[in-house]
Amino acid sequence: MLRAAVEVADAGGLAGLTIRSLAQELGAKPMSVYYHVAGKDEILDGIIDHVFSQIELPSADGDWRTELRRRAASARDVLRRHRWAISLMESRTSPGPATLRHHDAVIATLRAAGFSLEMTAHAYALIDSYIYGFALQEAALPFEGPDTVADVAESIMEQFDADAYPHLVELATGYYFKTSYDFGDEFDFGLNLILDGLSAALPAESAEDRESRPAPDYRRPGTLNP
Amino acid sequence: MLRAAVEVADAGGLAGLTIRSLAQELGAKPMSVYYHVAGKDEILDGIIDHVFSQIELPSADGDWRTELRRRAASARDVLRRHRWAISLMESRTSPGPATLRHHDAVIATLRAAGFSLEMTAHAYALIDSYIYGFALQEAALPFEGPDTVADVAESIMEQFDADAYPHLVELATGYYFKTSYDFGDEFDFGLNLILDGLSAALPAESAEDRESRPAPDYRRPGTLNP
DNA sequence: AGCAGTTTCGTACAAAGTACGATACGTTGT
DNA sequence: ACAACGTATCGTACTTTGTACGAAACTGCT
Repeated sequence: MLRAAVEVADAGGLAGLTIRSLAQELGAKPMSVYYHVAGKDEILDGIIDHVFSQIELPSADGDWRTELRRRAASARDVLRRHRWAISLMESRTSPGPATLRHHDAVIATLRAAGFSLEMTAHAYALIDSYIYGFALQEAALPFEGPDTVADVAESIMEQFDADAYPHLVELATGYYFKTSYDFGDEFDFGLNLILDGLSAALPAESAEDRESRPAPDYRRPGTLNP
Repeated sequence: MLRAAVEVADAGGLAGLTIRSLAQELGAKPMSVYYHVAGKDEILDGIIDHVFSQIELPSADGDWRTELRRRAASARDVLRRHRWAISLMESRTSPGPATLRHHDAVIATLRAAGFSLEMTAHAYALIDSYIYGFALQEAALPFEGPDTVADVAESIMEQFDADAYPHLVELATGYYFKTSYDFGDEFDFGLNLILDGLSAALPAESAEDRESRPAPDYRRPGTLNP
């Protein structure tokens, strides 16, 4: 049921998910849907929780940076496969069991890493803001792969006076169009910066731990996908 | 025209913004609207750009951290006043002039700060992901002020087995419910961490500049709103 | 067979976007 | 003054949406 709803949404976007289209996907008539759910809102709540259930949970046992990186990558991946989920998150306010379970696992990982309650709240807000915001921007990109970046930008620039946005043009022509730029590659940079910053907030990291990890040198180019 | 559309959306959400409600706000009949715009999509594109125009632009002249902080605070403020704008950003893919102008100003500030083209792209993706993601989470909060946090959490917990989410409960009871927790206060913490991390990526920051700014100590509590 | 609970569906209505064409209004040339 | 024309408004009506209401079909059990 929810699976079918997710499939319809994946195929035709949120606007394509109607009671009628869902019924057709299920091989039934529209009003039959209403025996199983109270209304469309319940469907929306359901598919959001279904999406959350697809995100890999971090383990509190492993290295916290590795675990949080893994769940961040998984979350981004899931949100990329279900773009419509991002805008739904804003309007749905009653979290489902999978959503709560997910939150619990992340908090557990942060606590096991040694963060205080206060710092856990800070870290969680920061990390999830980044993940969701990145997914939001990725979903807003008018292109799919790294192939048509230039085309889209060109069509945009044609409509306006390119001279009015010199720095935007410089960045586009001087970097985005060079080689095969993929916005998705930006994800790791920001996530690493955030995790490094959070490491500094750990109260009791031993000296050996700190030394075993070389200081990040963001000045060195080409370190996005080592 | 766009102003009226924004007002209607502010009052009744995106769902409340219909051609008919907009016409009523304007003191006209529904079909009169169609003389001025091609369709509802054009209205949506228009109000998104209108929202962007309300965000304060950073100046390339001032201190880049101060400027970016100011524009981040302004962006968050604007997105808080117009919650519906966040989900619109995902679907609208043709940026308006105010949007492009905004992007240009931010890029200019980063470039003036000394960031390379590559690092500017990284920094911009990171900062905006954080801002949008934070706004998205803020919009998803089921409460308005810091007063009803406990109430909402309680009603959620009642529906499920509280024992199933021990860490979530610990964080809620041990921190969120203590004092008057305000999620909005988390914003500064993350933004500062990000800006500090980006500072480390500046290639040519002079020694004096670095020394004039004390090293951040995230371990010290209560430094969110100095 | 008969009955109760479960599941499906046919009909119908309200609200949404908007196509189409008619109407009214302001300006201009004569 | 008056006709003509571009600008702006609106009335009607069609389509698509969610869903209320009640009838119909099906299922399992005695």
